[in-house]
Amino acid sequence: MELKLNTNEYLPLRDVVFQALRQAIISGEFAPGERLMEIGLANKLGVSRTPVREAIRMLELEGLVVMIPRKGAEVAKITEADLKDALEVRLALEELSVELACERITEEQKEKLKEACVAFKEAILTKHVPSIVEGDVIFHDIIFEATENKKLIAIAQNLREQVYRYRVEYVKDFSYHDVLVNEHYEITNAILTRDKEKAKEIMRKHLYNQELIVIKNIKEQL
Amino acid sequence: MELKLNTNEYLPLRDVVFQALRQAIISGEFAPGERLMEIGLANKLGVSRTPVREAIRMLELEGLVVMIPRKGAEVAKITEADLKDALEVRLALEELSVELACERITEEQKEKLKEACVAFKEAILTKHVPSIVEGDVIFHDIIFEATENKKLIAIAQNLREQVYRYRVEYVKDFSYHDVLVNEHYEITNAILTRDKEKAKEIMRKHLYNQELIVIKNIKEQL
DNA sequence: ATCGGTATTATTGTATTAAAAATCAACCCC
DNA sequence: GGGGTTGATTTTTAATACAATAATACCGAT
Repeated sequence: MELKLNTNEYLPLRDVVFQALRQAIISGEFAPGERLMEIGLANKLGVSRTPVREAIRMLELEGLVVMIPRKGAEVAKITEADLKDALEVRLALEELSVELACERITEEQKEKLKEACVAFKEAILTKHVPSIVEGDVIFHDIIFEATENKKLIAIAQNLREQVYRYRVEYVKDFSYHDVLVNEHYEITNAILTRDKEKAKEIMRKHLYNQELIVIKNIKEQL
Repeated sequence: MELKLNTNEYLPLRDVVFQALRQAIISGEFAPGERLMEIGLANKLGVSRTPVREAIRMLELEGLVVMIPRKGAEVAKITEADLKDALEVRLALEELSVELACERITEEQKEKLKEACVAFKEAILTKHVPSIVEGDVIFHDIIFEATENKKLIAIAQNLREQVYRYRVEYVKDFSYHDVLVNEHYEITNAILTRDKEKAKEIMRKHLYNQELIVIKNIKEQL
């Protein structure tokens, strides 16, 4: 008998719409500044305006769209200042993360971290940008998971979303690739030996370099 | 001629509802775990269900309510683990804040900080708990403002909201009042002289004490 | 030709209605 | 009396209808 049936692989429509729109924004399908009109989106997605509106409310609070009263929603255009702000906070949170990870990482997570390190090195060798980004994300996510702090994980993921579109740029700068791999290994070793200060120091350097590149690229995009 | 006229002291109903509900939750008017039913809220506030629904979507993303699909919304009940998580992140962000404030604080903000210090001392003397809380919030807000980092300010305020209900408890413990006042003065002095390390150190101590008290009180509330 | 104003249209904001699902209680059958 | 089933009620979910507002196009006058 397999009639336990589908409770609950059920998702409210608003969440489906929310995820679809978020993905579209993050992936650049919707350009920054582009207007998001309810009827159009509703038709495109085959739903009514109500779930679209609710999804937009959520995106608004996530900072991915901005609302202009009686005008509508548009995709948030991130300014250089916004990006600097986000990166500044992110740096602090990643530092906190490695510190907590040093204290709390489990044996299982240690293994995953080592594997992620290797996977990232291999992704770099392929020079395939999406794979590299993916590998980097996984590596950092394992560290976040190791903190056992749900709030921290949620905030960090939100921050990452905000800058995701621009983050890709730094990966394209191949000259830094070896440095990145090395830093990942150094961070991993520091965490495995639970050396907090070392881990924080390398993480700071690791992210600071990236920030410089991202910000440089943003300036050029203006 | 003052005919620049009133665009825009206009707020969509959803935002009015959002703020009303948020205030009600934070102030404890709605207890944790209490169900929030659309019709009831709509009637109470004199609006239709649509803006209520949109407001609930926003509260959901803020973490003040949790949705149970096809069941409805209820006020988030914060667990001890949630609180610890939030306080942990908050500590890191307040540390970042004093550090940035040391770098960026303006002369005008310096004056406001000094005033807030004095005001807090006077609030303590009154032994009037809401005033003390208010004074403390203002003090920390000035530091956040001085960072010039909008993202940081937004995240910090959200975090504060989450724990606000429980934060009051530590203020009721009168034995710590003198310590609190002193720490505010020390933090202020460190910022005024732009002594980053000192400022961070005191802030860490300042918040760590509070955390212990808050967590202790939470445990008793179970 | 351009400025000003009015009318039209497109789009958001709000309310209402209809449908699906969950809860709860009464009821029947065993 | 107990367990399960059915049915009514409540509540969410989604769609649609209506109202208000802002943008735009058009027209006339100067």
